Formats: sequence, C-alpha cells, structure tokens
Amino acid sequence: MRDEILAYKRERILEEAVKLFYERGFTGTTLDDIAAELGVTKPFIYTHFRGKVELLAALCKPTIELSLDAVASAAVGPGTPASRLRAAITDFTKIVLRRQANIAIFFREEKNLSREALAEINALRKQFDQVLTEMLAQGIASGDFEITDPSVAALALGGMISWAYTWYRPNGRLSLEQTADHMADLALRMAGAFGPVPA
Amino acid sequence: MRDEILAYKRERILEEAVKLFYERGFTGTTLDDIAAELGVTKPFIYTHFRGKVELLAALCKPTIELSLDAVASAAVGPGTPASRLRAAITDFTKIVLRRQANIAIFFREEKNLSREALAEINALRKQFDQVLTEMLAQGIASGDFEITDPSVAALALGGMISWAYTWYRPNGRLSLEQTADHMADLALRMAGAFGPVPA
DNA sequence: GCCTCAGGCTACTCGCCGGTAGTCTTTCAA
DNA sequence: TTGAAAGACTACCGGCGAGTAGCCTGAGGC
Repeated sequence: MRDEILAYKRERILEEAVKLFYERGFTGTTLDDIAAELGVTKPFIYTHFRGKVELLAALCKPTIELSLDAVASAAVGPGTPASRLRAAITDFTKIVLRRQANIAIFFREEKNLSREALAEINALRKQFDQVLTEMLAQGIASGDFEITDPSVAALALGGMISWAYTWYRPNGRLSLEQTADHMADLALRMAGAFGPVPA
Repeated sequence: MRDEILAYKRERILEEAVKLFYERGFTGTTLDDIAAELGVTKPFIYTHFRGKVELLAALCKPTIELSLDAVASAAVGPGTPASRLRAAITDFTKIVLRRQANIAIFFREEKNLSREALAEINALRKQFDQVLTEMLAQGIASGDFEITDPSVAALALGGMISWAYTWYRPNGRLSLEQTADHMADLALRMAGAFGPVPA
C-alpha cells in the first residue's frame, strides 16, 4: 500500500513533467513549474527523484524500451516476413503516437541527458535498428522482400515512423489506427513486399 | 569591401555557433563559449546579432528555405513525375546531409526560437509538405504513382529523409551521394512508381 | 496526553550566463 | 598633429533556477 502510493506519486510527477517539457522544453520548464502544476513544492519532487536530469531519463528510457520490445516481439512472432513486418510497424507506430510527447522530448533533449543514461538508451536504439535490419534481411533471404541495403532501409523505416511525432495530431483527420495502417502499407511497399519490381 | 568583411564576420560567428549548438545544445552553449572559440569576446557577437535567440534563427531559417527551394524547383522541372520525384528526393537529401548540424539544431531547439521566427519557419515547412503532396498527387493523376493518401505519404517521405540527420556520419560506410540515391530508390518504391501492386 | 517520525514546506544559497555601460585603441581624414 | 569615430574589450549587473538546510505539522502508537 505504501509502495503503491509512492509509485503513484512518482507517476504523477512524471506525467506533469512530460506535459510541461513537451510544451515548453526541458530548460524552459522549472521544477517549480512542475511542482506548481501538481499543487506541491519543489522539495517534494526531490524526495522522489535525484534531480531534474533524472526526471528526464525516467521519461525517456521506458518509451525507448517499449519501442524495442514491440519490434523484437514482432520479429519472433508467427507468420510470413511480410506479416511480421506489418505487425512490427503498426505496433511501433502506435507506441510513437501514444507516447508522442515522450518521444519528442527524448529526441529534442538528448543533449540534456546524463552520459550514462544516454549510453543506455543509445544501446537500446542500436538494438532496435539491428532487429529491424535482421527482419528485413530474413525477408530478402526468403525472397519475400527486395531491398538493396537492409541497414539503410531499416533506418529509413525507423525514421519514417519516428518522425510522426512531429506531425501527428490526436484529434486530426486520421485516427491512431488508421495512421498505423498507412505506415505499414508504405513500409511493406518500401520493402518490395509485393513482388519484384518490373524493369 | 566593408560590407564583405561584415558579412564574413557574421558567417564565422554562425559557423562556430552551429558547431557548438550541435555538440552541446543551445542552452548548453554560452555566448562566451562561442566568442572564445572565435578568439574574441562576447560584446563582439552583440555587434552582429541582437542576442542568442537571433543567432539561433539565423542558423535555422536559411536551411529550411534551401530545403523548400530544392523540392519546389524539382517540382516544376522537366521529366516524368518519377524523375521529378527522384530529383526532389536526392536534392533534399543532400541538403539534409550537408546541413546536418543546422537541421539537427532546428528540430531540437524549436522551443527556443522566438514566436515570430518559428511562425516564419513553420510556414515554410507547411509549403514544403504541400509541394511534396502536390508532386505525389500529380503522379497519381497521371497513373505513374499508386498512393492511397498523398498527404500521409508526403509526411512519411519527408520524415524518412529528415531523419537522416540522426544517423548519417560524414565518414561512414555510405557517401553522401550514395545515401541520396538509396533514399530516392526507397521513395520511388514507396510511391508505387514501378507499376501496380499485384493482389 | 505525549513522543516520534514521516512527509512536506519555508526560506534560503550560490553559481551561471545573457545582456550592457563605459573605456581604450587604432585608424584615417583634414 | 589632432579630432573623431569605429570597433572591440573590460568589467559589471541582475535575474533566474537548481538544489538544500532546517522547521513544522499531523497521524499513530503507547
């Protein structure tokens, strides 16, 4: 019970921090701002986090982990290379869109992370690219995909999706699911998953 | 002559600012740092720029303008929709890679721009997306492309390329030109420029 | 009723950095 | 040779915000 309340307080702090960092930027937000939004004072935050920079890491890392998990699960899932890629892309897109603010904060505020936290996260990102590259390579080997350079294609795919944090609007023309489907269609086409390209 | 020297000084300041903002972030760089790197002092910078924020805008805006110009020129150029798209993508990719630092700074430090500068730049970005969307729409109309939603495809394309600022390394495996060609190949495939997709 | 302690707050410090006022030097024209 | 102005520097200010020391309060056990 006590631990649950502690965890809840942590969550609320992070929630408000995400909102403000997203709107005003990391350096544009003071700990007093976050505290005020929560109806508490700054020292309250210090009982749950070591400092502002730790807050930032606590926002970023789980979201990157989630992204990696999504593609890693899809990679070992059932189905054809094409259906696995579709699953990976839709799942990843949904995470990017649901965690839009966290993703945006990470890419904007990378330079404000501690050396260690950044190293950890970059290791995850590297894995992410490797898993995606490997998925594409398998599809090439099985003849399902046609791609010249799977590493570059993985980076292009990753970028196409990640970038959605800059333009997606929760109440815009397309729903989250529609957007994810579109992305998967584009991704499969990019992978040449619809048969060989005519000369 | 006097004006040339003035312009040169401005350029040097911007050059050093780009380097430091890229490496350490906008708030992680002080004007004293920039001045020290140039072998001058802070007031020197103030004789050429109104302040730190103006420096930032002066770094970002021309690069975005260049990007817009590249696709806008390609859009009205000669050739088929496919060859025009290829030209647009390769030219845009080259700008992103050559101006990697400026692009990175813009996307990271958006929140530090003045309201006015940001509005101007965002107007350019909107135009960029419109031009790209229109190029795709023309290709659809002429039967050269096959795309469900040209707006989304334009955003996906723009993202795929822009993202390269996060991973491209000037002395990496692929040269700038090779990377641009890869991107164009992927883009054309995404646009369905190689004939209809089999059922 | 008193003691304890957890949890939060008040009230500070301190360093940093953007921006500026005013001075010094160098150059050039008359 | 001097006056003036451009151009850069020295030396400063002032605010801001991360982080902290120490106090206060209220709840629960005895």
